[in-house]
Amino acid sequence: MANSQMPVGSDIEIRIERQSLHDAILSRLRDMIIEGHLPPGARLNEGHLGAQLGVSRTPLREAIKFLASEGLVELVPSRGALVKQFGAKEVRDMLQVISTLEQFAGRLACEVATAQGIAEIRALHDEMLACYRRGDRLDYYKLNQEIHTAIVALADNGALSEVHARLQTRLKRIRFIGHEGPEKWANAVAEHEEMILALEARDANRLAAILAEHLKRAWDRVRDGLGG
Amino acid sequence: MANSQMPVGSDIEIRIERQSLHDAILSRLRDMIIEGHLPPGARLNEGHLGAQLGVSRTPLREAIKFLASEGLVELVPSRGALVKQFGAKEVRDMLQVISTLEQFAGRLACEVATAQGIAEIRALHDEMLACYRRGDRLDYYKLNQEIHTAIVALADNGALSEVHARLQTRLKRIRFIGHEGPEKWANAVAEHEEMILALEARDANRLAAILAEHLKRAWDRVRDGLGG
DNA sequence: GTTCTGAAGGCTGTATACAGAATACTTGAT
DNA sequence: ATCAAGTATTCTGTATACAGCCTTCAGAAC
Repeated sequence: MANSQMPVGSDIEIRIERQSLHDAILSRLRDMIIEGHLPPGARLNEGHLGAQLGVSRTPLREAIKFLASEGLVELVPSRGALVKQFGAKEVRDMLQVISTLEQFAGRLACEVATAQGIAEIRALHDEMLACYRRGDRLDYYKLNQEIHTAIVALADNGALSEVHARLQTRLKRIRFIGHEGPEKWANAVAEHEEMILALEARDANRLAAILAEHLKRAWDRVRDGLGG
Repeated sequence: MANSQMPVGSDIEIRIERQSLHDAILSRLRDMIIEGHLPPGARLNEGHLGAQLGVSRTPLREAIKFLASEGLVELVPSRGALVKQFGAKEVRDMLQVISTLEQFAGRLACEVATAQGIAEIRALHDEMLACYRRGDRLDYYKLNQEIHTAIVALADNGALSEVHARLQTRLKRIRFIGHEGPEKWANAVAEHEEMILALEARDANRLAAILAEHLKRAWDRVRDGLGG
């Protein structure tokens, strides 16, 4: 029991070097949750996780507390932390709030965005289109999220970006699962195209309407995936 | 089946005492920050704070990490935690987001709220009026916040409530300072009255408009206080 | 007088140790 | 065979210990 000093195969210690250990553990845990390596409802065993990551329990526990405040993890007294699981209603709730936030962000963005900022989003969009054409779902999703995040960032409202990012993080795991068929995927891409056009025209009402519709369809897709 | 498991003594005392240390420290720190006992920009000395609260550094640090994720505290590598300070823009940003969220909540509430839920808000409002009449600013503010929180709760959207609460917590410290004159106070009370009426009539558009106006005036009051 | 350097002290970051609770397991009884 | 009770083990919660970094202050050089 006493000679388990050396942790085995911890790929984290190489990457840490610069980033504070706290942040490194945080990213790692987030990834593990999002990618489903730590499934919803799973218990986070501190000893086990610590050994796996090559860190002691102290900084690990601090990272877990951080994630708990972030809403990715649930703290149960005397029983540690569980990966939070979301039901259909909770997912719908989150998407509704995200939709509200993005509509607001879109309106603000049409007012205050710089031409360069809009151009950068167009660039992301083009990149995403390339992923779509070559059927690269993973990078497509990543860029999709980046675009939504970037639109929110254009609004130049720190609180808005932060709150949006928090909700989006929680949904990453869900959307990760959602695989829609080719025709729905094409629709989503078309919506994105309209979105960019509205932004470039700085048409706030149209952009807000498209964003609302886009998020509504996202919910439909997720709901189908959750069977309800 | 298990009477012998329940502690027989005063379970209230035990429960309060048994509130996990984590939560206890958390509440304590939040209060200290909100009430200005830990002023913005102040450094949180772990040894000192731990001694003051009568706990060791370990759970204290965990609570600090939690607050960091909550946005009340800022983590500086190798230098510990500072109480986050907000400039005028950041406050405006937060109020804009809160306004957006409350408008959405108001619309939802008009749809899904139960008559009982609305009645409870009316009760809170009456109580707040009593505070206003007797010039009890502290309890007035508390009930004011409670009413806004309750309206959001009526919308029955967990993510919405949570995000709203998070932003509201950060502003507590700011609003705590804001002391407006008698006429502005009277206006705020009048707005609240209209708000309740719109809710009781389930007039979503009117409620949203009033909430938007109410939050806009809140910003005006705060801005005056910050000299911007 | 000013500035650079170095040592000392304090504080944070991480690890380890210990105590209490929860869970799992074993054993005995019905 | 099933259930219950008691024990053993595992795991969390908290405290303490130690190492490294940051800050500060004193002293020397310019």
